[in-house]
Amino acid sequence: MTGPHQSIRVAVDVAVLAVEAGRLCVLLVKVRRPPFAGRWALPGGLIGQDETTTAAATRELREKTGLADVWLEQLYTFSDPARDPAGRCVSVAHLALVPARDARLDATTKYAGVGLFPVAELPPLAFDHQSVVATAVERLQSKLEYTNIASSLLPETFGLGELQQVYETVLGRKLDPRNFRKRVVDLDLVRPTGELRRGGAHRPARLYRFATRKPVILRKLNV
Amino acid sequence: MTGPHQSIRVAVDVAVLAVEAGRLCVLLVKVRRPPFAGRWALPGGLIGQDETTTAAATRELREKTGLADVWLEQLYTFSDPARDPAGRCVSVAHLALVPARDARLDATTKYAGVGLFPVAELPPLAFDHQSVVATAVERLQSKLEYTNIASSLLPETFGLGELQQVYETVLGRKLDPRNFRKRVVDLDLVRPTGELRRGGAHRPARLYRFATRKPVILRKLNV
DNA sequence: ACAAAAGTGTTGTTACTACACCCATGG
DNA sequence: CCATGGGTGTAGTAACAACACTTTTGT
Repeated sequence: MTGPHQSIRVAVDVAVLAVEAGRLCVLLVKVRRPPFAGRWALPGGLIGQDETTTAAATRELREKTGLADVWLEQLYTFSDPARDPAGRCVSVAHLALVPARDARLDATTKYAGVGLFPVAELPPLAFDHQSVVATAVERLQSKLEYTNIASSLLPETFGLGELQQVYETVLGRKLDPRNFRKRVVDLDLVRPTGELRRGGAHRPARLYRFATRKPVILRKLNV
Repeated sequence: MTGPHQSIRVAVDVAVLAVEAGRLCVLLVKVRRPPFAGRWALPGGLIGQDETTTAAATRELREKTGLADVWLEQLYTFSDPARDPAGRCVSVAHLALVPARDARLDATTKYAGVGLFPVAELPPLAFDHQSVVATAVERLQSKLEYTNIASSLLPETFGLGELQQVYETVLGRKLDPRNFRKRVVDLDLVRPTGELRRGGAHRPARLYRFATRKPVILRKLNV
């Protein structure tokens, strides 16, 4: 309904977040073509003519980084007319979460020009990708508090220490271990597997798994 | 990066919600052109070549319904390739909130083919607008519980009874008046103006206004 | 005087916060 | 035997849920 013909490209970008060694990281790829050649950017690209944005995000992620079967949700649509100097392009940003191990193995080792960067020390990014990362981090922080989304950041089984470290890293503050452990088991977020972790130089940790890895809303609401 | 050239239109749609007479309603406009001529739909249209989606949503809302200066935020981007039978069109849906009075006066009286419909009894809608309305209602319900977003659904001043009715209508359940009143004043969500409402056939209500109408996050988090 | 909405307090229960020490293992 | 991370309980406090009657006005 707005006058003449539109000429707008539609793209997707994916902010893949992972917690590695107590740092919240994002997966970046090196841009090959101008005007941002050489810079780091989120993996992404134009959507196909018969593809939803989520399908395009999944496809781009696999093509550019090898990652598949990851948690992925739509984040926000960025539409500043100046966001791409090469011409008008609206981008539907997505948030993806992976266990740090997967990010390392599948992406950064086998693919050239792919790296995991701490969000606290990002290099200059192409386009408006710095805003996208900021939005992704906010979304993760808020969902961590009322969903079981942390299951996407951890391997199948894990110790409660690892779980707590994920929470502390994402939220950016220390948590009390007694209270933390009480909560996550009382809320039935995680359940013990009965196994112990062998091999550490310390007391072995009991292993846990998430009650479910499907998305779940946890906390009761009020008003 | 996906082969040949894209040909995708980019549109916005706006779900304007209001609470009227204890019912949650959405503003719809009658579609003029095929393939959905005669059906009801959300106000919306193609975005301009140099316009953000939010600017386009604001503009479309004013053009189609006369509403201006309303609370408006991006909701979700709908990209099913089959959502528009007339050809590929990605739509960035927005959520808008207005006091019921404004919806009635500015929109439905002065503009032909505009109506306020209870979301519980919608007529058949064009495109995927039924999903858009459902998404909008969910977003409103969840934000009502931890923000001051209700300020956008009420006039400048109001009685606590009206405020409670807005909450009950949106959330779809009854609330206890003693607890409700305690909360909203203790949390400094609303403050008494000192005025009374004159003219009802009953005991006059003390009037309140929101502590601020700017977006605010209310509840403290935990973990 | 009656109808209709406004307004108000207390109590039991639950959830949260704060806090310090012992345990099991590998080296 | 020591270094390292794993693991545990309690008590004070704050927030929440449940509950019924009186007040003020217009007609």
